[in-house]
Amino acid sequence: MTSQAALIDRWRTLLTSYNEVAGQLERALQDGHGLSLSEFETLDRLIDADCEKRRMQDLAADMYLSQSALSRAVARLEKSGLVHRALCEADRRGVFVRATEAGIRRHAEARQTHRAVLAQYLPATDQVRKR
Amino acid sequence: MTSQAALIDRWRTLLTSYNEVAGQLERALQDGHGLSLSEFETLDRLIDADCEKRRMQDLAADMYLSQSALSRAVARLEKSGLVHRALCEADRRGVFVRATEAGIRRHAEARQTHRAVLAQYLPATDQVRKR
DNA sequence: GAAGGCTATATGCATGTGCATTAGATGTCC
DNA sequence: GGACATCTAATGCACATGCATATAGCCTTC
Repeated sequence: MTSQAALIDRWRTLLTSYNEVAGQLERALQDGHGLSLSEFETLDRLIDADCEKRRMQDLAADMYLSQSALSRAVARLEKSGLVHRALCEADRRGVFVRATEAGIRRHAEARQTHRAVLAQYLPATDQVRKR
Repeated sequence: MTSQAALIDRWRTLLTSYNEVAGQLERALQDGHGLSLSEFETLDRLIDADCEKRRMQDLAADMYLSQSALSRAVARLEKSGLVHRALCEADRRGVFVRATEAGIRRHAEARQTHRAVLAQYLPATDQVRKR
């Protein structure tokens, strides 16, 4: 039974930490760079990979968003000129997504904010562990 | 710089874990008991405290929801007959929230599902730590 | 090579969220 | 005691999300 209580405790910690940090990130990225958290994280995944362009599929694979949410996040990024979508010639169902110059710049700026917020609000692992 | 990388790593782990677990909880609670995650967590906070009734304020204090989101969650719970709202006589700006019999029963049932899902999907602290 | 099944992305729709504001109650200062 | 700041909760609004479905391309089987 104690393990049950510990489980719940871990869950509440996760819930609280996540909402706190995500909320702060959301506000800071929006105010400072006009990016939602999902948009930033999408850009981040896109740029992390060496390859300049990735298919929606690949992007979705290491993201937390549903397929539809990702589709719309990319649509918003494209509308803002931060990303470019191109048909994949080999398989025309696929879509390649690539960060534009503007996207790369915006990401570089936003990354500073992202890190600063994490440094301030992301609880250390120790804290998480000990509660 | 390594600490920077570790920070990001922790964040991504948090992001992924949260979305995985929250998603599973949401579906399981909705399918099995007609409760959203927020509704369950609200009920849970309400019943955890020994006192049968709590003010919105107090509830809000240890929850992750915004004031407006909590207000609406309680409204939905009331509409479902799981909770009852009553004016606070001492300070008529305040509102007392109390779980009804039905609410207590529903919570007891849902709690089983909640725990089961956590046991299955909530990564152990060790895993979180080691990545 | 036509049919049917599968895969990759986009979109209609219902819903939950946060922010800003509103409505109502309390308290304070003169 | 009247004006004004403060506090509590509810609500209008814009928007991101997930689910189900639509659309379009590919692939296998006959």
